[in-house]
Amino acid sequence: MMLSKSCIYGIQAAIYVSAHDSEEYVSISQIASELKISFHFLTKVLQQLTQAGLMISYRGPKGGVALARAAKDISLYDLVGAIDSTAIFTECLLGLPGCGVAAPCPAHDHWTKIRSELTTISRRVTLESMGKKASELNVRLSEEFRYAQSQYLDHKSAPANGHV
Amino acid sequence: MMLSKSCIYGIQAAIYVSAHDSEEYVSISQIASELKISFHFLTKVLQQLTQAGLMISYRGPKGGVALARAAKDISLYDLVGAIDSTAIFTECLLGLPGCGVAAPCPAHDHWTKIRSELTTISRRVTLESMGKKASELNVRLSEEFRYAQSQYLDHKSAPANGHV
DNA sequence: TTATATTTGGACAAAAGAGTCCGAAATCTT
DNA sequence: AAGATTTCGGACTCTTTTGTCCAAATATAA
Repeated sequence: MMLSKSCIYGIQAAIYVSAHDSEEYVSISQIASELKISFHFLTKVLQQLTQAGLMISYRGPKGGVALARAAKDISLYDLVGAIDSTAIFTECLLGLPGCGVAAPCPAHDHWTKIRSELTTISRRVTLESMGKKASELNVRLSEEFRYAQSQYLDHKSAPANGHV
Repeated sequence: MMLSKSCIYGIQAAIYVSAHDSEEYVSISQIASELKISFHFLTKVLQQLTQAGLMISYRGPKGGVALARAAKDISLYDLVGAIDSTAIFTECLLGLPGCGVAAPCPAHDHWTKIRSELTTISRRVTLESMGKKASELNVRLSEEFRYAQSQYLDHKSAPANGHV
């Protein structure tokens, strides 16, 4: 798998948060419920994002998480780096420890090219660009995702939210 | 990690085999010893490659494995597909099940581009091209790899090989 | 102050990946 | 035919990832 489950959950949650009013905290239980991710597991993933300084959290009623900076300033690269690691952007394909310019591994040249493109694009794709695409199309999230959303709204009616 | 350990071992072993005289089988214990991979583990990985039809195996003295077809006709794509899966070449970045043209996920466009490039290059890079690069440079394998090689030669002197 | 909501962080359980071991089957050599 | 070599395939262990649960800390509301 390209990215770990933790990482995918973290990205999805970050997109979800960025799509919300930045004036309020979004509770982790709400995110988990709508995205159909285990609440307790998501809790740990989001702790990684707050510890990495990408999100801020607030305890107690009306607490939750929020983006630490503007959505346009949080890239896919940041998220992946905070949860998995930046190894995917820097490591040799074959995992050979000494691989480099002096002693390139057999797939070195080709992989270097793909990797740098991967890095460039990951840095360019931000929560804002992903969120924008989402609201424009209104279908950006998979069937399952949307189903989860409707389920949630049925259950809980509009949650009373305060402000930061 | 981009590729599983099994996959990396399989690719390394395949490169090793392709660098040998195609008239003889290479024993798995020899490969494992030179590449410093657990023999028993490599055994299973290479079974996957033979079951996928990329290699052929032969039991008994002077047995081992050999490429099932010419090195130029076995690509990185084949190897990865046989051991990990082709999911990396086809799947959505965020792992959303319904992701596609009708309901693209937020990172869809960008990822599609990288993915198709990854696929193209993986199909184009073959055991031959990787092996060629290796013998040209004579440094293609990492320090560790070469160290393992010298260790092996010290220990065992030239192994007596028969022919297929 | 008391009750409630929410994140934090540690402990634990389950599943998957990585690695080890051993007996059986196939094949060569003597 | 007997013994040695080598792959095959199953069982097992160890580690990492994924997922669950609970008590403690923090904050709001009544």
